Amino acid sequence: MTQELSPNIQDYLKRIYEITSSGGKASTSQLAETLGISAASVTNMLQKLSKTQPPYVTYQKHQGVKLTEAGRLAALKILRRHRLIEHYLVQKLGYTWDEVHQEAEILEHAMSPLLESRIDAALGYPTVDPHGDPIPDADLAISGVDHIALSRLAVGKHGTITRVPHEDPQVLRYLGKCGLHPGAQIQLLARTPYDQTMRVLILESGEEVVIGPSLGGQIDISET
Amino acid sequence: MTQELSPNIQDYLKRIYEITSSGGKASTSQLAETLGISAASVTNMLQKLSKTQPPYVTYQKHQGVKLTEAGRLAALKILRRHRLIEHYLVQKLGYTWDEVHQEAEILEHAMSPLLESRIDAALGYPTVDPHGDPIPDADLAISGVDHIALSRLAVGKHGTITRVPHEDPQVLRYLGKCGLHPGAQIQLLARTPYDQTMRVLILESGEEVVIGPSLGGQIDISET
DNA sequence: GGTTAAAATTAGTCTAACCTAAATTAGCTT
DNA sequence: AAGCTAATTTAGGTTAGACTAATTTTAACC
Ligand SMILES: [Mn+2]
Ligand SMILES: [Mn+2]
Ligand SMILES: [Mn+2]
Ligand SMILES: [Mn+2]
Repeated sequence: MTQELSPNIQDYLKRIYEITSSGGKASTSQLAETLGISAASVTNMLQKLSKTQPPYVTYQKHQGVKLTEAGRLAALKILRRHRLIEHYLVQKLGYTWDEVHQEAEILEHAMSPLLESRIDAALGYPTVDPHGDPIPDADLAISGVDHIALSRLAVGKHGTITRVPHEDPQVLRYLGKCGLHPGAQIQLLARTPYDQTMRVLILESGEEVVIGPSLGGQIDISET
Repeated sequence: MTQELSPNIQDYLKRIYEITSSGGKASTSQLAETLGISAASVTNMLQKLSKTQPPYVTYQKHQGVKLTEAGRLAALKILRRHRLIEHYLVQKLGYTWDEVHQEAEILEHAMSPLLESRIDAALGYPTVDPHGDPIPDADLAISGVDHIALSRLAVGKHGTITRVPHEDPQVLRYLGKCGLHPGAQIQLLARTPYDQTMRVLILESGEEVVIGPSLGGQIDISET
């Protein structure tokens, strides 16, 4: 447990954390799909991660995995680095928010504790990354924000965007162009019954955007 | 040649460059020693690097290796990243010059072309790293400074330090404490005949330091 | 309760990079 | 010229982490 985990294992644990953070287990096929690795390889790795001392996941055949406490801490450690890097690249090196995820996916594995703390300090100990995701603090405590998916907001209600999906650069460029970034005030104007498409008013610009249900499910709002 | 080389290979090429930059070839045992890898493994890798398309080294059994042009460019690319990172950590994140080599040894492999150019710009396109080593420019052109080793300076002569050894943190902390950094003005007061130990006057502080011949051989001076 | 499709696992390979032990070669000394 | 030693190479093996193909299990449906 003391020695560094391999970059591959770090990515597995991080992904399991992301999949299970809203409850439940991570399945072999979910991991295979999102990590871009064959299901057979994932099974292999999950069995290995469940047999380490201490184990990082609890694994039962055909039942998917959950993180153990050791696994959760390892995942939060790398998640903290990932999000600090994203924030740093935007704040200090002029990156746009669609460029940072890919960079952070690599750099997170090359970051020493010293670099982590220097970057944290240089940013003034930030609590959220450019996409609105919370950054675990140095003790790996993570703030649970209470939010609701845009797709569940009642029609007519006002809200503030707290979080957007962070992986797909195309989506991020689109959202950025619309002004749909964390902190933006919006009002849900309408939701069509048939396909659940939403019309959203962006208060700052007065413009109206159309958001489909799958994207709307990945955007978080705090009601106001 | 287009695809990225592995971190291991990058380190091999960088080390071959460093060893051969003052002419000659790099031997298996030199590489094994300085990379901390067994000689058998080094032989293996050298044979592999000589059989790629294009080859990165010219290898003849028992004769050591030299870099090909492709190998030289690959080495300079990673050396540029290494030195940019070192400079950035010192300038922007408050690192001391003895802490940066180890960090850069890892980060150099995780640096994208975009990050490289952003850091380069943020630093104002620097030409030397914290230890006085030249940073290849974006086209991998590297400036050949004319310098002489401190151990070859004539007694009584004045000079400016241009470069110090960069790997050993202990040595660097000692040099830093003495004020022996690139740019420092010195005068060589004496060299004992028997063991070639040197007495060096640091003009800025007026203090005197004793430098042994092996360290003196790794410190470069431009005569003034 | 049996059929079936999807999901997961097992079995068998592969590559990159390392290792140790054994064999060979180069280069120096007598 | 032969012998010795240090350097190098070869041979054989390991580990991490991936792959494909074949098999097994689950879960849903009739
Ligand atoms: Mn990653
Ligand atoms: Mn993010
Ligand atoms: Mn390196
Ligand atoms: Mn340096």
